[in-house]
Amino acid sequence: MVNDEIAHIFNSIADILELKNDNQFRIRAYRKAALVMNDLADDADKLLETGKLSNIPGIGKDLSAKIEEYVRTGKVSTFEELKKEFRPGLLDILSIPGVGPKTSLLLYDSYGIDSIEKLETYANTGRLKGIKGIKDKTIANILKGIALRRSIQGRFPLGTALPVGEAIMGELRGNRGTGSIELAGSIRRRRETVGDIDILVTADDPGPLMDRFVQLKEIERVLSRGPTRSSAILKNTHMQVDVRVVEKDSFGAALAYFTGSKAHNIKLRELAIRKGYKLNEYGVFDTRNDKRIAGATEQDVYDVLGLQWVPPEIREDQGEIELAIEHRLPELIADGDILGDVHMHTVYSDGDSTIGQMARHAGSLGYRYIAITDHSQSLGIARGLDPGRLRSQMEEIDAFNETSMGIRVLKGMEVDILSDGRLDMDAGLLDKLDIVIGSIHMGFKQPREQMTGRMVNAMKTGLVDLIGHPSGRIIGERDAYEVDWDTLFDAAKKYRVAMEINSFPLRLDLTDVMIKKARSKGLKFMTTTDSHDPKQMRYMGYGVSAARRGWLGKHDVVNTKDHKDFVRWLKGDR
DNA sequence: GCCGTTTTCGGCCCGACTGTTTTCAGTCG
Repeated sequence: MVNDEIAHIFNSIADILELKNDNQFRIRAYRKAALVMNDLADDADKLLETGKLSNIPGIGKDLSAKIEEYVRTGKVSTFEELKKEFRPGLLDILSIPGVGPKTSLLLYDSYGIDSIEKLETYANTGRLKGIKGIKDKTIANILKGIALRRSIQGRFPLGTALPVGEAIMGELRGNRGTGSIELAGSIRRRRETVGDIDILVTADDPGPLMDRFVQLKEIERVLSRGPTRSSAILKNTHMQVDVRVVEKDSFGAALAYFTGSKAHNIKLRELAIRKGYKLNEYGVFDTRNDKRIAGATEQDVYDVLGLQWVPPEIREDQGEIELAIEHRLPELIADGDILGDVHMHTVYSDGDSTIGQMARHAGSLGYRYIAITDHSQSLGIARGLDPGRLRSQMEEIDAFNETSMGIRVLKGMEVDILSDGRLDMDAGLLDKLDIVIGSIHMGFKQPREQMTGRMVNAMKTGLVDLIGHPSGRIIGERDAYEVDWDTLFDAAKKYRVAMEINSFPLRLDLTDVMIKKARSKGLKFMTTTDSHDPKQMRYMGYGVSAARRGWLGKHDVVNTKDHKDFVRWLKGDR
């Protein structure tokens, strides 16, 4: 939380410095620092205690002092001073898409416009026309921007954006003359939320392709339509889609460029300059004669820069470039590596399908085994199982396995970790199960120490194999529990308990950042779907993407083992 | 404001689209 607050302050400082027309590199430093703060695994106050704050790239002496000031006093005096120079509403106006610092200031200087409401009134009543450089189109754009800002509340979950992006790609593929086509941007990097959908395409004749795009039925409004770039807003979600047409010889360079991240790209360009090249979205060029020496594929681009190709999921300037220079990037886990989905629910609790239906569907997806892990009795709302019903379920699974020739079904339970840290099921019965997932579904608001102690207690029992959705966060709905992650991860290491990577698109829990932290402590993971319905098993890819973003290899994830070795691991060979 | 196998000073990524311009500034990604 504290990191988010600091990131927000740094971004606001950058906004104000833009209004002041300050040094652009200073502004960039604040923006970069905001990004860095958002991606940090540890809270700033903790880093401060251990003196590690100034080791973080992008945080120098000055900014670490500002962070320290915020942690100590809850304020950053530089920010407080800067705020006095502008009315707060100016930052709101700056947040309207299409309205930048120059226009914001112009509006304020001309008519004292210092709120979105005021701006809207002036625009609607034609009173902006007197301002130099503002005519009908600009006024219309300002009004569109205001509407857009109101309709778009920030970013969209990957689980919403990715299927939409793939559907639009499918439509564009249908256009005659469409060559290569790929999603770029943060969707391709599989960030948990994305701001917009970027599609990159080669085409013999861009005109008809752009026509087809702007006429798609999913589109509510076209923002721009050029020969190489068009943008539109989709109906319902109000997501923005950008389509860019590039030449074949530039496709790889463009893909790299528009995939980002920005920080990764800047490092690439710096590398290029050092080698006497120039890198842009058209290719890598030799600065002596301006000749293109790479660009058709990403592989070519990375090659001429002397780098190993970097998987999009880890292009975040978090050390991947340094390793790529040495050709020492880790081999990341892939979708096909997962051999069993080991967290799912049936009609016994809050699922909507039978054990057999879940098992058969999993079999059709190519899995070798699954685990049935229904809720325990405290979760009344989910019809959690008491000991008697759990025993019946175990018998049914035994019977299924006797008749089934293919997929194996493991007996399990997602047992609640009660508010005091006890497990919500008899120890004797849990001991008979193949796999026990310990999860928290109540008492979310306990203070950090209590929450951490509760989870550690559960691990101490020796009955729990996996901590389910360890942070409890739900994207856009619920923050993570207050947990001391270092203590939790250290205990998990000690008691040899794995961490779940829950693939449910709104959970993605653990998060990529925490996965990376847990991995650095040597923890093991299981990537699961928590399916309540066979169709939800398709979400596994989201969890695998999170694992890749957390730099996990196949060996870090236990359910990449075959059935025999997976069971052996569960029985204690860890 | 950050950063350093050329540097503790002087660099810091680059181009498309729009609108109002008549050669360009502003905004965005």
